[in-house]
Amino acid sequence: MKTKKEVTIYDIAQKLELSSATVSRGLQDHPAINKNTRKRIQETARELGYRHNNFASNLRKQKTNTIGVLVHELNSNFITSVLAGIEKITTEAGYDLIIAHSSESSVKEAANAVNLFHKRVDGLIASLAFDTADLSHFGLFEEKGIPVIFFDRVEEKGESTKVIIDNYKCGYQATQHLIEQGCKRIVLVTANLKRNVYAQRHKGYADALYDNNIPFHKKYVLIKDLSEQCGVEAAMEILKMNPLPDGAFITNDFSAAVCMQTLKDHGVRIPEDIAIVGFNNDAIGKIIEPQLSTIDYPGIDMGEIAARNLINHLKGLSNIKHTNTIVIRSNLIVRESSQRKK
Amino acid sequence: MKTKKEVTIYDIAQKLELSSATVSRGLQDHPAINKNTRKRIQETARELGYRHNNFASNLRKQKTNTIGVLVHELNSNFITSVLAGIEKITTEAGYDLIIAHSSESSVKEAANAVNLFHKRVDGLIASLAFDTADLSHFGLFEEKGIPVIFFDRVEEKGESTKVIIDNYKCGYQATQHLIEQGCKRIVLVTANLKRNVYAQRHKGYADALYDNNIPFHKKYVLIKDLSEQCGVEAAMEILKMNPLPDGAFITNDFSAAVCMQTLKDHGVRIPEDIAIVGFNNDAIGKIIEPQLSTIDYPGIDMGEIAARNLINHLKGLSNIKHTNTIVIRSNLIVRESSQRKK
DNA sequence: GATTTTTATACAACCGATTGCAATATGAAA
DNA sequence: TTTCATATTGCAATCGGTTGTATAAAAATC
Repeated sequence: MKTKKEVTIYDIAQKLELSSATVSRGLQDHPAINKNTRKRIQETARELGYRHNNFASNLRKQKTNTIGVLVHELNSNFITSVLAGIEKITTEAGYDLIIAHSSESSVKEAANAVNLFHKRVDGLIASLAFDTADLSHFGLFEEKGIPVIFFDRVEEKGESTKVIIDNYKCGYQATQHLIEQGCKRIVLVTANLKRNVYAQRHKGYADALYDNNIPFHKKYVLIKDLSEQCGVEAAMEILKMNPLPDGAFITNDFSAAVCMQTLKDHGVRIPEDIAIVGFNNDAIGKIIEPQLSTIDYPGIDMGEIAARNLINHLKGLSNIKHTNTIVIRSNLIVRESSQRKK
Repeated sequence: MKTKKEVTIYDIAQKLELSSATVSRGLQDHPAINKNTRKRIQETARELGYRHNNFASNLRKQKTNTIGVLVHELNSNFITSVLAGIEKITTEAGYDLIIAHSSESSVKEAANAVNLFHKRVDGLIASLAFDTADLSHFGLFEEKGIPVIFFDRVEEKGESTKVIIDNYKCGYQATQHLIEQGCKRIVLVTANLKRNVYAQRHKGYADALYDNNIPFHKKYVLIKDLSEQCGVEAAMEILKMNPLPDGAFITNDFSAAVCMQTLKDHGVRIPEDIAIVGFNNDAIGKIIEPQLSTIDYPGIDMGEIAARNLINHLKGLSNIKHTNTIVIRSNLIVRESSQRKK
């Protein structure tokens, strides 16, 4: 446990007979310092095993070099990809990450926001919980001028910057596809319509029906929580319907997989009896049988774009106040679960 | 962008006509400070909107209050659970987390270790990459007396503290179960045998065969990377074997699912022709058909235990040097994919 | 009433890097 | 040779808590 003393810029300064100011600047390649001196400083630093002290630096600079990430859950493929994208960019830019998840509770989300605020993150990237309606817990950031970027689950009304996909288009496409496969009684399994992503998908669904002269029935819209259990529940409700629906758009692949499984257990043939489209292009979709049609959207790009915008803003290269909404590409992948016409 | 001035202990001190030292102690409920004064200090702090400055504090205390977590990947259910467990405990104890993943590359793992070292984490929780053989990149931590706890993927020889499951027992149990179902030609699909978890599972497999007088054949052991692709490859290799194997123990549920899928596509009946057991009890196992038998082990407990031990050590409540190995419970879950006898 | 002990608070150094401004040196232009 | 611009480097304050030690006041002991 012989904790060796840490090497500081003062040690380097002493060894080279320079001032600590020069060493500090030299380590950052400050142009005011002679090129040769800079080299000597950096060499000596390496030699002595110097490591930069973020705390001293942050304290002085009044910046934390840390970005907070606030997500609803960590357990989906999609979120993991987004995080990977964020991490890639922030790491390159030398920022640290603090990741917090709210377990789909807006109360916990608010607590996490406050917590990250106290940790003094330089910026925040967030995706809202199902039921977050009021963004007041982000007001703290606003007040202090700390930039916040939302992705995927956002508040549409707000003027904050957001990175999203065109959920309306996705909903429309999925529904249109089912209609083209001959479906007339299409169930929509989705979550809280107050959340933008579900509201938009719902709107796309409804409009596609309308454009094809198919009546919209409220009973075909099942609002769930998109959990494992919900897949079973949705299936049971579908089975009780008479006549049986012939199509289902389930806005989450995992739930869709469970639902499909349950329907099959009850003798329903997929896609002959009911054609199914999921959402997210989770790896699971290719493993189950039949393989699941779904909407693909690139989490990693979403993460990268959100992070890049935030960092450019922090570096003063751009201003997110000028960019309101960034829309990422997305598209329908047709697999067996919905393909009735070759 | 009216960045209001931050409130410091000096502001509180001034308002209450106390010294900053007293305020600092008061905020931490230091017993030397009069109870009444403490209350006044804390009230004023709240009133003024004071937030503690970690950087100043860390700088002075020479502690970061941060724990590093180094994992091979973020994409599995298991790892996510472990992280949830770690997060729960560390958050309770007021520690921050920095999470780094090595993408199964020991080179990147080493780079991450160095990085976390420079970030001055107070402690480290790590699970090794497939091919990490030499732990020298953890030497930095050792030298500085920074505690490191390994979990799941560990180096058995090392004297560092580890939290693991009994992989030998699991391998034995799974194999024994397949034998009891009448399997005689059992394939093992696993990863790099240099990594403890796979070595032990392999040993359990081999011993179970031996104890049941079933010859061990090297050709039945397929070393893969447990990716999606590997499931397909394994299936193709199995299909080429003559006679066809009648059982498979695949040490990862996702790979097992893909493998099973591929086998089914080629007309193999599960479990009638080949009985299959996976590993990890991933959610996927209950969705696929037939449902997958697997080994369940509680990631969340592993995370909690690792974190708790580390924190107790940091707080001086215990010393991890005294605890070498902690073994978590695990057990076989039998589902349809391996059940041939009623 | 004098002395010791306890309680409560203040003083001041410290953690390590950053940065505006001053100072010095060097070289070029006048 | 003097003057001015430019290139380098140093000075010293600053960021905001923490903590060992000193001090003062109050309480307890003899």
